Amino acid sequence: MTTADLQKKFRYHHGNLRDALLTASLDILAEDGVDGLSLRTIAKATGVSATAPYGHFRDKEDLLAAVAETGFQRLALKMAESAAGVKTVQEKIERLVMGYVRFAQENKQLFSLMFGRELADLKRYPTLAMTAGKSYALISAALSQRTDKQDDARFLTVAVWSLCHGLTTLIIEEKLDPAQFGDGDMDAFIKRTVGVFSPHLA
Amino acid sequence: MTTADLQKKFRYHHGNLRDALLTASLDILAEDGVDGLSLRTIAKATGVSATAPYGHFRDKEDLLAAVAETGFQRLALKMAESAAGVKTVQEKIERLVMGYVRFAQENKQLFSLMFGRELADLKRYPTLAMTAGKSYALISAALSQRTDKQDDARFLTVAVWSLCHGLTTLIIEEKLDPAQFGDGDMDAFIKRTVGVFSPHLA
DNA sequence: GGATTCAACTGAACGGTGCAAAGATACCAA
DNA sequence: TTGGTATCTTTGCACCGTTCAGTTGAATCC
Repeated sequence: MTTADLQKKFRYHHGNLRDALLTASLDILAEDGVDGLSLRTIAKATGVSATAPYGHFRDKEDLLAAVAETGFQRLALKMAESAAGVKTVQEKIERLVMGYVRFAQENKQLFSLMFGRELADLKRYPTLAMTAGKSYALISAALSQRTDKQDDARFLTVAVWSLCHGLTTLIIEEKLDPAQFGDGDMDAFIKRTVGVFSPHLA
Repeated sequence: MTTADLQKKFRYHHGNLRDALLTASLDILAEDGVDGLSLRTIAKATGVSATAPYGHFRDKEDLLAAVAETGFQRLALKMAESAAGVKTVQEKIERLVMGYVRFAQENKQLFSLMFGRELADLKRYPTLAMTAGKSYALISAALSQRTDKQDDARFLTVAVWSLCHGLTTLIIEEKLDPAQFGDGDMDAFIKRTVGVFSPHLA
């Protein structure tokens, strides 16, 4: 029993290599960015030969998709946490966007992988697409809380989502003039920016 | 005269290699995407040895930055053309966003390079950053046309810019539910989405 | 309990990449 | 004509993703 378990722990016959590769990938990603994330590096960090991953993933893109999927799960979680216990639609949207931005800031490299070119064709990864859709659903659900003006809810959702993602991109890539940024209070800045939607969230 | 010019045309001693590399890059980029854009491919397409580019660019990133810069010039041009002769602020913003989206659609790969990870640190390329800023300036200028409520113009600019870029990303990466998309009339769709700003553009 | 089977993993190799260093070449100035 | 110099070529290195023919080791059957 003990020997078998120890073997399972340190040698990867049967079972846990796939997970081990994913957690190693997340570590390397946070450390060295997407560029440092090579199959060889991942394999070495996991203590396994360079081609071992091919037993569990069709190719590198497939592995990256799995990594990105855990990223999308965490993103949706962060957003939900950030907006928990909030009543008004206005505030809910604010909090969701804050969660989005904060996740991106705390997981820059992962975020960059999730929305980068390496996973361009989401159609190849249906589960990934579904998981990614959860964040969108949070915003959509919050907006559907408004009962009136249901006809343009679609456009409003697209607008909020676009602004949310675009703003996040601007922030984490530091493409925002510090002058525009206000006085460093990120939450206030986001709140103020999201505030442009207030006429629609009454 | 003729011989010298012909030599200049087919052999790249003195002068035009740099430009030839850039135009070749744009061709390959449009054809095979960013992934197909290797120094060796570019060099071969230009009829030159694999390491010849290093005489004109510090490294690959440097070359890509130059390519991206022409992209940003064209983007700003497209936006300006799209908004030419328009009077109201509302309509001007609509047209600028339309130009932005259409440029991205017509130059998917180039757009992807311009905002991709390969040119992450814009600080390394001051001229690139400046050129990239022109598009932003167009939006900013259009908004400053409103005389009242000047104090929150900053936030409005950030919001419009965020939405513009985010919406474009959603569209060209096809992350938009066709249902949300309306009936295929892209301009109408954009107009309607940008319409969320109308309370601020009176 | 010993042979067999089969998935999991290894090792070597292939074509491709960006890039550094050293050699060749063509133009320009003296 | 003769250097000198910027321009381009050759060679080579380390790394990459991926394929394929082995090797290993744990479970299954006799």
